[in-house]
Amino acid sequence: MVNYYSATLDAVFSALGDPTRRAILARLAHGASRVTELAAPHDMSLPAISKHLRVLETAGLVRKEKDGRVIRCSLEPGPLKDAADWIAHYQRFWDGRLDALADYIERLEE
Amino acid sequence: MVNYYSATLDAVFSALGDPTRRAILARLAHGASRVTELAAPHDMSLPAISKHLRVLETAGLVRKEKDGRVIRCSLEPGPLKDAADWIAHYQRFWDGRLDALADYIERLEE
DNA sequence: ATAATAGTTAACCATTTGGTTTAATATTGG
DNA sequence: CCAATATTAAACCAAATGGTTAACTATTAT
Repeated sequence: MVNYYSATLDAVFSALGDPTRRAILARLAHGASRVTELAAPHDMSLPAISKHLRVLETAGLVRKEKDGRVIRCSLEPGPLKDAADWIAHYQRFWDGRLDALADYIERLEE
Repeated sequence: MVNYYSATLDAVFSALGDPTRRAILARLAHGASRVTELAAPHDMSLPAISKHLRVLETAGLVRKEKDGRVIRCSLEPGPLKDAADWIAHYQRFWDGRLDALADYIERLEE
């Protein structure tokens, strides 16, 4: 059995599969933010947001820093790059560079 | 509540969150393949693979064409591009182009 | 000291997910 | 016609997911 397993990609792509979590990341792209602020736009309880944040944190997409009773959340882009890199392997399928596709296939055969 | 919802991104990222499905896509990048062929490398029953294929198909990542009793599956790259485009919004966070970040923030303020 | 604020934890629930096995449906070959 | 092949469908199961409310912890303010 071929092993394409990557716990990182599992966690990152799964985390991105939820609209609330993508919205949180979009919000964090504007700058770090506390939990309550992140929760505000969502029609959802605070514990629910807390859970989403843990999912993002586990995936390495968000870092939390405790400052007094406030927790400051910030975007951690590394895993997003991993995801982008994975997808980039397929870019040749949509960007019309069929020469690159040919190169790729050729290299595979060797 | 801000609406960042995208059913497409939900489906695509969720689909990519499973290693078996990523492996299937990687296999399809080498060319179209029938279901049994796709199942072969995996230590998993055929119905399980069939389900994974439906997930991929629902996400628009795989197309199935029935040819006799064989079903030919092929890679459908469109949704991958959607996913890549979404992630690309965050590229400025890891590629060191902080000028682009400044531009982006500025445009947001307007 | 007490109350308010920020956030998490715990317990619970319904639904989804990812797998199984067994049965069914087409299609092809002898 | 009958058997084999390719695949899906159905029924089932355990675990994970995404949400809730209520209770708890820690910190700040009065």
